[in-house]
Amino acid sequence: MTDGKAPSDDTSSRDRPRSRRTRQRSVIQRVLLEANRPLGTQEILEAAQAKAPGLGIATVYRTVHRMVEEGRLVLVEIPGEASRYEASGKEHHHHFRCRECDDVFEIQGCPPGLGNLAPKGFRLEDHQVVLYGVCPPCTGMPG
Amino acid sequence: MTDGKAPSDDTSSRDRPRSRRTRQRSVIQRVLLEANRPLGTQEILEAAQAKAPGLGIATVYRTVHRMVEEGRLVLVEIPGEASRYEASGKEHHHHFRCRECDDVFEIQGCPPGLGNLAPKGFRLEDHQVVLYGVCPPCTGMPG
DNA sequence: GGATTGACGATAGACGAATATCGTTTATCA
DNA sequence: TGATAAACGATATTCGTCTATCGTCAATCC
Repeated sequence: MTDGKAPSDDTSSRDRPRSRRTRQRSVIQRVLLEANRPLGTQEILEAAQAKAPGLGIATVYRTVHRMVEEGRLVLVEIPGEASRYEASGKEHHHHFRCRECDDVFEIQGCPPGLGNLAPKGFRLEDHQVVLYGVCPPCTGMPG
Repeated sequence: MTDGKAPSDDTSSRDRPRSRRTRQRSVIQRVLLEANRPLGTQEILEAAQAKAPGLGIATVYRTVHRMVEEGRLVLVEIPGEASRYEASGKEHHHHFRCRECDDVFEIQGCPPGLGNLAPKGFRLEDHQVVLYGVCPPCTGMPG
């Protein structure tokens, strides 16, 4: 055990070395925090490379993991697909997946009556709703 | 439209060689059709091996695929987990995943108002609800 | 500016799920 | 019962996601 440095009662930074502010990291963070929908690692990579050429996939994973640990990012999983990530701190919401472009969008609100779905005896702790269909751009509709 | 052999407008059996009734296949089918919840390939394997020792995982995959193609089985995907399969033909329902035993259960019913969740412009075609919590046995409650 | 060392990019490796291969077994039917 | 080929079990291979490694680069601090 190392004493003489932070007692680490803060879960989000237990004994981690001081983090540095690098171009790559800020770009990735910006991409994620400014996106209004969950992004996959490949999407993040491509978006970030636009502003930080040469940026590698390993850095995407490193940064994303760090942000999740820090509580700034939330893992979003759609059945049968790879992990996506979205900014945390948003209101409770669900997701819509477009079958044309495969993008995932936030859907505000939550169907009422979910709490009554589980039969007696089941302890309901959480839930997830995924809507499937076609997003506005892909239907040819504006915005 | 019944001539010598099917002209194969039937998607579920295009030119497939005559299928044989084997012990392994019947056991796997029974396991799946009698289960009242979606099973993963490993679960299927273990359950089937009880009645057909030596049965291999390849046969599980083969049989499951065949049944899906035949329309007798439906793929059930829980975010972040491997595929499960359940008997088809059931009423519209959703699923509950127990965080203790990791089993997935059928939940009858569907939250109302789901159709209104998607904002204007989104064409809603389908949806999926997954409940998370603890199942009756795992809470210590009787069935 | 120079030392320290966290972060980087490239890429090999791990991992679990699923598929393909292949020699053997066995259901089916004449 | 014997011929045929569907189906089998074992296992190698593929596949996509994600992680580990390592030499180099550069953020940070004095």
